[in-house]
Amino acid sequence: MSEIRPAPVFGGESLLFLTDEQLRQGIEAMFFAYRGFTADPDRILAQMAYGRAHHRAIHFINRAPGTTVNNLLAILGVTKQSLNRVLRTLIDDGLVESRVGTVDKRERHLHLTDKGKALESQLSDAQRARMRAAYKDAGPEAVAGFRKVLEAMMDADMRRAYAKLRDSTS
Amino acid sequence: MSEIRPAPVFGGESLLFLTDEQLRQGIEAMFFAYRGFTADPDRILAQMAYGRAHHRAIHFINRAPGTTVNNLLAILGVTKQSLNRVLRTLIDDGLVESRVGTVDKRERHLHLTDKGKALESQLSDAQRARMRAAYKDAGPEAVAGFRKVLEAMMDADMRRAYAKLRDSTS
DNA sequence: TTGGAATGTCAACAACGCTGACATAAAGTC
DNA sequence: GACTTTATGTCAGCGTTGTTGACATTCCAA
Repeated sequence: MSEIRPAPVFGGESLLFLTDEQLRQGIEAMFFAYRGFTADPDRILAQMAYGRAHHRAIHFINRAPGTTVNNLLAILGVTKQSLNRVLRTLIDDGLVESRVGTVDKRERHLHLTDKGKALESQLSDAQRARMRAAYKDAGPEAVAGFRKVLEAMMDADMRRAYAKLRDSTS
Repeated sequence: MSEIRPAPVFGGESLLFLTDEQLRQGIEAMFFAYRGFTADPDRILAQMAYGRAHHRAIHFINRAPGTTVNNLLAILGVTKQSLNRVLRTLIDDGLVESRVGTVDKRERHLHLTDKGKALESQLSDAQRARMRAAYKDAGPEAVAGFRKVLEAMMDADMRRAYAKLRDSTS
């Protein structure tokens, strides 16, 4: 099943870009690129006792200071037990502060400490440098296409979460 | 450090697409999209005792039948011990066949069995369907940009491995 | 007051990275 | 022919990060 298919053409528009071969290349590009995407932060994190999960938590806490645990859970797409372990170490190490909610005291609002912010900067500087180089290489039109395809690739609920984050700042 | 910078403009060309904010959006898009990218195969794999590492091994063995373990190692970017564990289960379960090399008997040449090919099809059909929908949504120009940025994001050696794979079939 | 939501904690387990150590077989080198 | 290197396999152990299940606490809301 699903061998390389003859390129169907209709309406005058070529659909050559939808062949299995083109899709396979896209899949492999995604795989190799994601490795590059995480490589620089991974190297920094490896020196401390942290991993990618810590990076993600730090990133999104920085992005939405005061966010609740449940909020973060939904964005990261992991279980509370898994996130809890990561948050525990970050709180114990003084990178994240957990404040009991004033309106609803069951909620914990998460903030980065100065130490947490310093690590966040270090990590995202590294990741942005890679991204900036890639963007510069590819040019603005390519970047627009890149963003368009990525958005179309997301699950519907992730697309909503992403759009919300995106529009909250820009 | 690295707050949102004023958009530098020179040579008449806007560099607005290189602001920290734009880069951050790209980073988050990459994160959410990769989740979507792996979601469908992950669901299939979860039903068996397999994970993403098995998928990757199956994918690249299918892609280059008869490849050696060392070859696969370089492409996947993991240690031989890690790959060995994955290959062990795939061989034991009759999805992959390991043939002793004829020229160099130290080498093991890897092939998918019919059972292995069946799973490969199931996995890549699911992943391609997601990819095809995204490509269709975004259109051919966007796809070209997508590929361009991804390629620029890879490490140099991964870009070489990717180009080699890409040009071997297309 | 009872039910449920939000959170935390403990335990166990699985997948998949890693390092280190050691064995074997075959190739290449002196 | 003896020695070294390469390719591979195997065993053991560890760390990160995901999972489920169970249970406690706190507090809001019906």
